[in-house]
Amino acid sequence: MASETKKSKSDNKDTNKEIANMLNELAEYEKNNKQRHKYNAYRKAAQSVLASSNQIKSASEAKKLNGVGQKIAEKIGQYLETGKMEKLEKIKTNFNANVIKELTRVTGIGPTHAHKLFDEGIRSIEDLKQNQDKLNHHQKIGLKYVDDFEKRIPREEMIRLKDLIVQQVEALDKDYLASVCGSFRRGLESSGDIDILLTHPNFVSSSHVKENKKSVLESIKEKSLNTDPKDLLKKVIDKLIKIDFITDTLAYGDTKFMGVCSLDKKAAFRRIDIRLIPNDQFYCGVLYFTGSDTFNRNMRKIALEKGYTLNEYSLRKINASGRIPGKAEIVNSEKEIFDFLGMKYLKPEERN
DNA sequence: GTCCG
DNA sequence: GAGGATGCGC
DNA sequence: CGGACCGCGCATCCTC
Repeated sequence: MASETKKSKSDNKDTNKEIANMLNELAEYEKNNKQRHKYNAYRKAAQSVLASSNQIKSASEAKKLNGVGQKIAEKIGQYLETGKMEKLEKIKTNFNANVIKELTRVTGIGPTHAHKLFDEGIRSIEDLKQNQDKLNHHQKIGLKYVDDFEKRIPREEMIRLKDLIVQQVEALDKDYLASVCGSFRRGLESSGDIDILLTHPNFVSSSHVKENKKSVLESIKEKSLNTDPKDLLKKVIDKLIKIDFITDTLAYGDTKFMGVCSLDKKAAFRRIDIRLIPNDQFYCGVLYFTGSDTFNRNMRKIALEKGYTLNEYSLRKINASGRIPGKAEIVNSEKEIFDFLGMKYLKPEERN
C-alpha cells in the first residue's frame, strides 16, 4: 500500500507530533505550577517541533529549532532513545499534580484556586459538585459545563452560530457590525469557542485620548453622542438572552461579555465572548483577534521595522526622536493596515 | 525554559 | 464605599 | 549573567 517514502513520511509526522504532545503536557504542568513563562516556553518549543518539516532524529537536531534549548533537547533525546521523558513520567504518577490538573479543567479555577481547594480536601471534579459553596459564580458555570467546554465546535455549527448572531444583531439595528474572529475566520474546520467583535457608528474612541477604556468611555460621554455605549452591548446581550441563545454569564461589563450559548436544546453548550469595539478601532481589533498568534507577532515585528507600532487598538507611527507613538492612523479596513506597512494583503485563511 | 543584550 | 491588588482567561 | 516573555477587562478580595 504505502510506498517507502510515504510510510516514512507519516512516521515522521507522528514522531514529531508525539514529541509536541509531550511538550504540551509539560507546558500544562508548568502552568498549573504558576510558571507562566515556562508554560509559554514549552508551548513555543512544541509549536516548533510540530512545524518542523523533517523528522527529528536526535537531540542535537532538535536543539536547532527555535525555542528548543539545552533542557528540552535533552528531553527529546530521551524520548527518541527510550520512548519516554523522565520528567513527564514522574509528573504522571504525581498524585497532587493530577488532582490540580483535574480541578483546573473547570474554567475559572486556575492554579491558585486549585491549590487552595486541594488544601481544603477537594480531590476531584466530583468533590467539587458536592462542595459548590466553595466556588464563585464563574466556577460554578464552568463546573456545570466542564465536559461540553472541552469539545471542539465543528465549522458547520460555527456557521450556524454566526448566522444566528449576525441576523439577530442586524435586526436590532442595521448599523451594528459583527464579525466572528479567531480560528473560525481563518477557515479552520473546528474552533474552541466563539469570539465576536461588535461595533456601532455611535461608539468611537477619540484620537486625543490615551488608549485605555476608561478614557475612551469618558470621551464618549463628553461628546454626548446619542447612544450610551454601555447600552450598545447590553441591547445585544439582552436580545440573545431573550431568545434563549445565551444561557449563562461568566463576566459582563461595559465592553466585554463572556458567557455560554447553545443553538438548541439538543446542541452542546458553547463558550461565547462578545466585545464592543469603538468604531475607529474595529479593524485593528478584527486583525488582532483573528490571529494567529504567530502571524500577529510577525506582523507587529514588520510594523516596528517600518516605524509603526501595532496593537489591538491602533496603528501608530513611531516618532523617531522621541520614540513616542503619535496619533492613530485612520483605518477603514484590514487591508489598509497591510497597505500602511507595505505588505501584501493576506486573507484570514492565509494567516495560520 | 529559552532567548537576547 | 473607594481604590488597589490579585486571579483568571484570552 | 540577568531580565523579558501582551497586558487588559471583569470579578472578587484586601485595605483603608
